[in-house]
Amino acid sequence: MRPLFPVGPGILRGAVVFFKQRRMETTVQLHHSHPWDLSPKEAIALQRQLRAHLRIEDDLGEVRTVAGVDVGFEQNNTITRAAVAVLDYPSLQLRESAIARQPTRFPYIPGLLSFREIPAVLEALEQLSELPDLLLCDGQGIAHPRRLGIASHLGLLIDRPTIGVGKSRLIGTHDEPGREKGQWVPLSDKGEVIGCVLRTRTGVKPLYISPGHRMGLDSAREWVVRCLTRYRLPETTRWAHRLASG
DNA sequence: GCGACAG
DNA sequence: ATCTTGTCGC
Repeated sequence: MRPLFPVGPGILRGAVVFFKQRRMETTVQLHHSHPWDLSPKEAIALQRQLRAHLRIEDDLGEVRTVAGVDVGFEQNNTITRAAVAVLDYPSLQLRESAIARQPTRFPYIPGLLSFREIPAVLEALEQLSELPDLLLCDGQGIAHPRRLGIASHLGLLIDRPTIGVGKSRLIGTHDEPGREKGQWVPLSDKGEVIGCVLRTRTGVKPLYISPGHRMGLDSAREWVVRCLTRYRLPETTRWAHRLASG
């Protein structure tokens, strides 16, 4: 049944259509016009359905471009600003970027972050000449209560390999990773490993890495390491953050 | 009921 | 996330 989300001219059209279909299947009756105008309850129901389509195994072709996604807010959170930075791999040099602004239409609720940030991210992605081969997202992948963090949700919508790179923990338990760069420990929840806690630079607070979509646990960590240079955050995220701020 | 809680 | 300068430490 693959691909679930055909990406054609108008790069993300398939993804948006899919979302609308899921929403209609998930809810009894709605009178909203915007596809992302969901209630928290509906959002949770949608996550439970989408989760079944996740593939947490490596499914990447040759990686020539790696992107970082960053979202920020302006005007007292009324405006959502998304930035995407596409880097060439393995040079990690900026290749292309895009920024999109939209009125914020969903509150920040732990566990439902994707519903607040993804709409703007999709608009930014549509401005790219082509989708990147791999995307690193701020936040969690499957290290989520329903195993559908923002990285997983986005990966599913655009049918691309994604990795969740969180600066703090949402769920899961773990030991303290070694102090040296590259050291890591597994992140577990309810008896299953859902990611890892990785020291991306000696002596700094570790990052929470988890597969988003089309990506295995070990690969997720390895790809993040490959995108690191001398800072705590991978170059992808640093570029996206830089472009979004100024 | 209480505490935790990505960005 | 955002409000914000200097400052402590490797």
